[in-house]
Amino acid sequence: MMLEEKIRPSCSACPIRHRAVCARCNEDELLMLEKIKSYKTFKAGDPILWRGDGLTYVGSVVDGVATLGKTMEDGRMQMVGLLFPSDFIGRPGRSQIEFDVVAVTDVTLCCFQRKPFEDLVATTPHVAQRMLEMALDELDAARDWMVLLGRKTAREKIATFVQMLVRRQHMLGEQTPLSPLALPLTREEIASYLGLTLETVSRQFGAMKKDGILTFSDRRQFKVIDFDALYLATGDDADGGPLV
Amino acid sequence: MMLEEKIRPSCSACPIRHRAVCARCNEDELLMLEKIKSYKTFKAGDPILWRGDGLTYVGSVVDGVATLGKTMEDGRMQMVGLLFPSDFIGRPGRSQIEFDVVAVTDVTLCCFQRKPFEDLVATTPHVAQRMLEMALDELDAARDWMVLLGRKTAREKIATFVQMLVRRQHMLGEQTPLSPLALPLTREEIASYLGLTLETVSRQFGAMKKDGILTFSDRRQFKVIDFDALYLATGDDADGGPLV
DNA sequence: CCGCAAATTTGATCTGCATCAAAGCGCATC
DNA sequence: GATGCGCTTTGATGCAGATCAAATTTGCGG
Repeated sequence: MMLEEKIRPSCSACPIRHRAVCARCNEDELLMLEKIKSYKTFKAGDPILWRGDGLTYVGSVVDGVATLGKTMEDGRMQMVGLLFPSDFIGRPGRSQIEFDVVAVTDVTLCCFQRKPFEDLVATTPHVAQRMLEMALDELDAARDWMVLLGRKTAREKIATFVQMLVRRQHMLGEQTPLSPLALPLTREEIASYLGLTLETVSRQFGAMKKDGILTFSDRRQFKVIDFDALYLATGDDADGGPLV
Repeated sequence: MMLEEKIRPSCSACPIRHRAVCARCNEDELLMLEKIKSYKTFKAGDPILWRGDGLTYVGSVVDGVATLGKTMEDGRMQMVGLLFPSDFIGRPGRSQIEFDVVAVTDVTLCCFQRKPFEDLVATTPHVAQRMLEMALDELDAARDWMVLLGRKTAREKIATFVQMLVRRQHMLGEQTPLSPLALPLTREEIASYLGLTLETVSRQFGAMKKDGILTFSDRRQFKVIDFDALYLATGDDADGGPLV
C-alpha cells in the first residue's frame, strides 16, 4: 500500500522548493531538513493518514492530489480540504490527526519524522514563520469554504469550485487560460467537497455545459469557455474580479 | 462608536494571561508586549473591523464576545467564527482583513499595533509558537465546522452549537455543569453561524425543549437537562464522548 | 473485441428547510 | 400602564436539492 523510497532528491531541484514549508529556508536550514526527510509514494485511492492514527510523520505534497476529510459514523462524508503540491500534511504539536488524508491520484510526499521536525520548528525561525503563514492562509481558505457550504446554491458551489481549479492550475504554472484543465476528482468526490450529492454535481455540470460556460473533452478534462459567466455564477463579490 | 482607553492593566493580572497569544511569554517578553499594547472597548453591535479595512492593529479579546463573518453582495451572511476571551483578532503579515468582526456583547480588546507586533512575532519565538498553535487549533475548529455546515441536519447543528457553548463556558471557568448558560447570540446570529434561518433555529430549540433536553429560563439563559441526549443529537462520533 | 464493474447521466419523486406571513412577548421610554 | 419596537414563536406553503431508480457511458483486464 505504501512504497517507501529512500531516494532523497536534492532540495534545490525540488519543484515545490519555493512554495512549501521550506520556502524561506536558507542553504543551512535546507541541509537540516534534508537530513530528516524521506520520500513516500502512494497509489491513487490509498489512505495516507487515518483519523485517530498516531502521527509519526508530517510532510509536503510534492506531486499529485490528496483529500482531507471526515466521515460521520453513519457514513456521511465531508471533505474539508484538497491538498495540491506544496500543501502541508499533519500538524506539529499533536500526536494524533483529526482528519483522514487520502491520495486521489498517485501522490509523492516529502516526509519528515514528526519529532525532529517539531524541534526544527522550535529552533528554525524561517520554518516556524512559513508554517504560521501557511496555517493562516489555510484558515482564510477554510473560512471562505464555510461561506460556500453554509450559504451558496449548488450552481454557485460548482462555479466556485471550477474557479478554484482554474486559479490553482494557473498558479502552478505553464498553461494559458484556455488550455484544458484536469479534474482530479470523481463526481462523488466533488460532491463531498461541496456538501452536495453526486447527482446534483452531475446536473449542475450539465447545466453549465448547456449554458456554454464549460466544455468537456473527457470526463476528467474540461475547458472554461466563458470566464465572465463563470465568475458571475460564483456569487462572489466584485473585488477579486473575473479570472485573476 | 469606539472608545479608546489608554489604560494598560498589568499583564500579570490579566484574566487571559495564560490562554491568549501571550500565554508562553516570560516576564521580559511580556514587558515588550506591554509597551505596544492598548485597550479598546466596543459596545454591543459595534463593528470592530470591516472586510477590506486596513488592518492597523491586531489583538486579543479580553472580555465579551465578537463574531467573525462574511456577507455576500445580495445580503446572505455566514458567520465563520465566534470570538471569546483569549481569541485572537487579525492576522500578522496581511494589511487587509478578509472578514467582518462585530461585537455582539460589549467587548474589551487588548490591541497591538500591527507593525510592531509583526516584528515581535519575527523576533520572539514564544509569541510565534503560540500564534502557530492557536492558528492550527482554529484551523481544526474551522474544519469541524465545515463538516457541520456541509453535512449535519438542523437538529444536529443546534445540538453541536449548544455542546460547544457548554464546553466553552466550562473551560472558561467556574460553573458546575448544571448552572444556567448564557446564550450570547440572537436567533438570527445563531442561524448565520449554523447556515440556517432564524425560524429553523427557533423551531429546533422548541423541539429540544419539548424533548426535555433543554430548558430556557429566559430567552438568553438556558440549562442542559439531558447531556446524553444532547450528545446523541450532535451526530458526532463516540470518541470525545458526552460532556467532556 | 468482449464482458463487467465503476462512474456518470438522466428521470421521477420526496422532504427538510426556506420563505412568506402573522401573531405573541418582553422591555424600554414616555 | 399605554405605545412602540426588536426579538421570537408559530403557522402555511414552496422549492432546491436529496433520495430512489434506471439507463448509458467508459475504462479495463482478459
